[in-house]
Amino acid sequence: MPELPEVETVCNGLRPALVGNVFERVIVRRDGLRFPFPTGFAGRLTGQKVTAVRRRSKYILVELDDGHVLIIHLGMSGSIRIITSGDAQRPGDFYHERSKSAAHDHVSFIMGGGEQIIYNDPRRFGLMDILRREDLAAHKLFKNIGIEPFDEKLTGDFLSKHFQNKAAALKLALLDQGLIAGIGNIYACEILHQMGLSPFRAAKSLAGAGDAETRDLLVRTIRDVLARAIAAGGSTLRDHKQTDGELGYFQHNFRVYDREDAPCPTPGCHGVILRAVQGGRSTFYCAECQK
DNA sequence: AGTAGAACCTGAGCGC
DNA sequence: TGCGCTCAGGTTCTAC
Repeated sequence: MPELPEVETVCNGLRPALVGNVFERVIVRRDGLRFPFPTGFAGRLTGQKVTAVRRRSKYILVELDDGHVLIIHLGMSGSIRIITSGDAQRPGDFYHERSKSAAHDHVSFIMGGGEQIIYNDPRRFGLMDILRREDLAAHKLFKNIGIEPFDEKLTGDFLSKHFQNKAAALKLALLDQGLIAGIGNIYACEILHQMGLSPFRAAKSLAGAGDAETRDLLVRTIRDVLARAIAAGGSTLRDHKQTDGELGYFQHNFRVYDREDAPCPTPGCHGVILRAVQGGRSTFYCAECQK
């Protein structure tokens, strides 16, 4: 579940279970995900109190009492579900999932309040690490991450500066985490369709003085699409009482993503959603109304 | 300096 | 029922 809105939703769900709570027990069921877990991972968390849960780009940052930060990335297929003590069959029972996907429950965090936070990731493209808070910004995971979409410093002028001489396709520029952080393949497609901009046009085609209005609108559209997705709520945490997992609430709001051959939803447009490949990823778009 | 392609890994869906 | 193929919300490394 992993673009900015999903990660934000996960953070919102984690906060009440984590903040002010202590890691009572950490169960690690394999050596690592994309990377090995750091040495002594479980032991370094055990007994630590959580002071805050934040998001940077698509990373979840769990701040600890001792000045360290637990870093969690969901990769392509990671999800988190929270089991409160009321969900256990008997008081004190550890939740036991029988479904096939339980094989991918790689890490469980048992909190002092009885909550169980379960990290599931079939493809294991996710990662976890523990860093000192003051080392975060310079760390290789974060040093090349671009501006947050809701940072007020993201402006039309900012885009003008960074789109200058950028021959890359506009969609790939939106996907570039070093430029703007957190936009993934779904929302890049959605943003460009809502904007009526072709994903294939060069980013620099928007860098000119005459495109100032379009750039401002692009900034607003990026925020609008992401904010609406966040407001719609994530799936995993919200539905954690449903044993059959993700219901994919967002897909109902998709205009183009995974809608190849569907009629274009733009009012008055008679186009059809097409699929192309850019940077090895699927781009969904309407050739009629995206110019 | 950019960019295309592959790699990491598993599961779902489809055609045969 | 099963095989082989393609595709998947991310990131990073290699090769032109």
